[in-house]
Amino acid sequence: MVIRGSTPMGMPSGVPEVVIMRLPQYIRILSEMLAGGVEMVSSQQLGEMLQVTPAQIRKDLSYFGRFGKQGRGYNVKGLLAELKEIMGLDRSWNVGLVGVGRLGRAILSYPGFAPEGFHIIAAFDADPNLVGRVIGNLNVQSMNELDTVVKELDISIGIVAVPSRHAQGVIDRLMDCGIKAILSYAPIAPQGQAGVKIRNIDPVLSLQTMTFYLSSGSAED
Amino acid sequence: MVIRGSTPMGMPSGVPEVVIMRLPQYIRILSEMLAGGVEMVSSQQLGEMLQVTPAQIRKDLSYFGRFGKQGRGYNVKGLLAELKEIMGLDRSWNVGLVGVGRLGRAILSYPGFAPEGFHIIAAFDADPNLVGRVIGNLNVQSMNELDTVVKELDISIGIVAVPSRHAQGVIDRLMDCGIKAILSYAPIAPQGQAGVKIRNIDPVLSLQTMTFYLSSGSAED
DNA sequence: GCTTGTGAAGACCTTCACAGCA
DNA sequence: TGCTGTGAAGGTCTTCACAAGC
Repeated sequence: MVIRGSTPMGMPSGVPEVVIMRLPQYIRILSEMLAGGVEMVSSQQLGEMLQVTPAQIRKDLSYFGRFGKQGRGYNVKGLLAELKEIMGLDRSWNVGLVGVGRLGRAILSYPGFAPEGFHIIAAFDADPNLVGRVIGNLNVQSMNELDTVVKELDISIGIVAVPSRHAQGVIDRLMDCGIKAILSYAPIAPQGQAGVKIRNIDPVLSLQTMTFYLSSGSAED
Repeated sequence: MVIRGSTPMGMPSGVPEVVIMRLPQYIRILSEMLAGGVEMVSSQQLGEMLQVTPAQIRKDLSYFGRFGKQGRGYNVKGLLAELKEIMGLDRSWNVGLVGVGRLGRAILSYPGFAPEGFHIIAAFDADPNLVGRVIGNLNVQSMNELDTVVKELDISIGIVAVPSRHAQGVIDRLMDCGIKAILSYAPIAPQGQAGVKIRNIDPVLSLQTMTFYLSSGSAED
């Protein structure tokens, strides 16, 4: 159901989603290399670090341009900058969190988001006892204020940390506000609208996808 | 059914990994349906709930057997039982946690694992100040005891909740103990051995795979 | 009628292999 | 020499479409 064609702005699309899923991993490795003082890297070397074939890396990059030099490889700093720009990771993103229960608080206190440019700048909860309280430096707001706050603060990403039974409703509310990217921690199969990206964080599901290999005695990788 | 090489026990393997990734989702929906009193379900209905085509569901199931009845669909209870058995989810699994810092404690207090048969029965940490303390009903043990405890308690799954810089080392240690399934919360690209399944929980990476679509103005789903 | 199970077809993604260039 | 970028080939997964059967 993917519509291949041109995109409103001149950006190349029709890039396979699998490619988009890999680029952040390239970015991460390149960042580490840059920090380690590495200047040039070949697709061979990158591939070894990521358990990916060199051809795959070259092909992935070729969707966006020609970043390498024959015989030398890629300039780490340059490629990193290019990839960050392509992925929209050369800027900050404002994030809104829905649900400030135990999980929501853990998310608010997780120090890994901000350094990567993801700033949780608003928190919402349906529980009137929580609304108005300050949690993790944020004033918890009512769900009624969702639409207003999302627009006022230019929030473009939503994180859902509410009980499963409320998750789909919250996701619907977020989409109604024009949110196009949602990270859900609820163990459900979310129904999304076209043009909205939803990713799930679901440790149990992750475990459940491994037990097959444990019980089947399979020798597969 | 394509048999691509036999497995030590009679189990069919050569099942695409994508299929294995989807089955737990089918299981989840079927569980909900069973709880809701639904008796029969068609691939059409299942597909709507999961945003998957009916043909895909039928094909996925056909790797393992013929569970449906023409004209009627699948018996919810029966299919659920079959799928659980196939995936090794009709039993309990013992899990060991490495790292009892903030994240590790959050994992220990997460109530979602046990009901699905994943029991965290041992916790380890490299920090001598933590070893011997009781956290989440578990006596934190030294990394030196890893091998012994894994074997004694029949632990077959490891969860890694240590700082990134130690994650690969911990993963290596777990693999050395014979652990074949690892859930890592560290934001790294883990290097695994053949025959070992590793899944990552990485919210930042998940966010980073969505921003492309936010910034490109793409109309893709 | 309705729905499964499945070969065949098609779409998609990965890998190959080599021309081109530093 | 070494490595990229890329058409072409190959492989894998998805979808189609229909015979079979309730």
